Amino acid sequence: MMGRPPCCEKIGVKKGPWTPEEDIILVSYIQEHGPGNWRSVPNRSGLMRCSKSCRLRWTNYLRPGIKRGNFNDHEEKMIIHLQALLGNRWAAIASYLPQRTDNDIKNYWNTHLRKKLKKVQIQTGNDNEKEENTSPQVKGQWERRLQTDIHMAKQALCEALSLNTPKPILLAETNLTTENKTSPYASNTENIARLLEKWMKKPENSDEVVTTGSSSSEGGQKSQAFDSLLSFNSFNSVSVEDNINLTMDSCLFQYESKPKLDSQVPFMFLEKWLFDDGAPQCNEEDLINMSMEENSVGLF
DNA sequence: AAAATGGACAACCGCGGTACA
DNA sequence: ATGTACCGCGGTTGTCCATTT
Repeated sequence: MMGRPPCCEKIGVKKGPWTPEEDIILVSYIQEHGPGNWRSVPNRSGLMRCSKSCRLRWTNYLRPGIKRGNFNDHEEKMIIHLQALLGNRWAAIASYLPQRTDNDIKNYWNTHLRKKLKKVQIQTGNDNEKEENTSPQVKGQWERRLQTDIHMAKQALCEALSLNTPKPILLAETNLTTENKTSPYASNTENIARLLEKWMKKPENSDEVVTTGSSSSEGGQKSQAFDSLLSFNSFNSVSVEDNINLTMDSCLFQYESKPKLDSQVPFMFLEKWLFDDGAPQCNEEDLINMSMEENSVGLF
């Protein structure tokens, strides 16, 4: 036989929202075996999910280091700025916001920021659809953009030739003083606890969600699960899950929260290139206008 | 009060690059 | 060298909930 063995049977694979029980199973499994090798996760953990779904659940919601909830002003500005620089490369943008997932940023952009920027666009009368590339301001921004692209290409070339290997500067990390002083990252304990709070609000829906799973009539088991989850949530008693997750937080995933930081182009560099050339003192409005321009131009 | 509509977000889908046998 | 599956990414869809009609 050529190639790899088949990943997972497509029959009986559950889809849709994850239940806390599934989350616990997945987290427990990863605590024991570590992340990765997703192909074997469904079979070995007993989850009726495809490997892809398990990986997605882990990377977007369960892994430690994820902050959820409202984006603060700084994060918002970062996203606007980075989107203008990088386009819809959400994974690249997320690498500058270590606590946020690309999916989260993408959703936030699509649901909040796009509209917000459009509003500002209308208010400032800077509507590109009407005055496409005609204003001197836009033209200047175009030039700046081109300049930036040239610089980026240069930088990439330098890095490829190992002439210059600057260390990434994480603005997000330098601004952590505003929140979570002791621990910049939310632990996966907290992530699951938060999910459970949500779950507790509408527990009656849980079984309906299960389409192909085997837990349609497991009231006793479920309530037991809830008991342990509650104690897990409250931190008042040391449950199995507590041990599992606290252990995970403390040792297993220190290295795992955001991969690929080493390979990215330093944000400060990009920022410097951009503003050094055309606009030495660029204010926030400039950034917003610039990002709007980027949206309509679609350079990337 | 009920139906319709829209917003927010979690999850899925499909694709391209890569690793493996 | 080649075929197959994995992985990561961005786009899209589905579902829940709040608001409006």
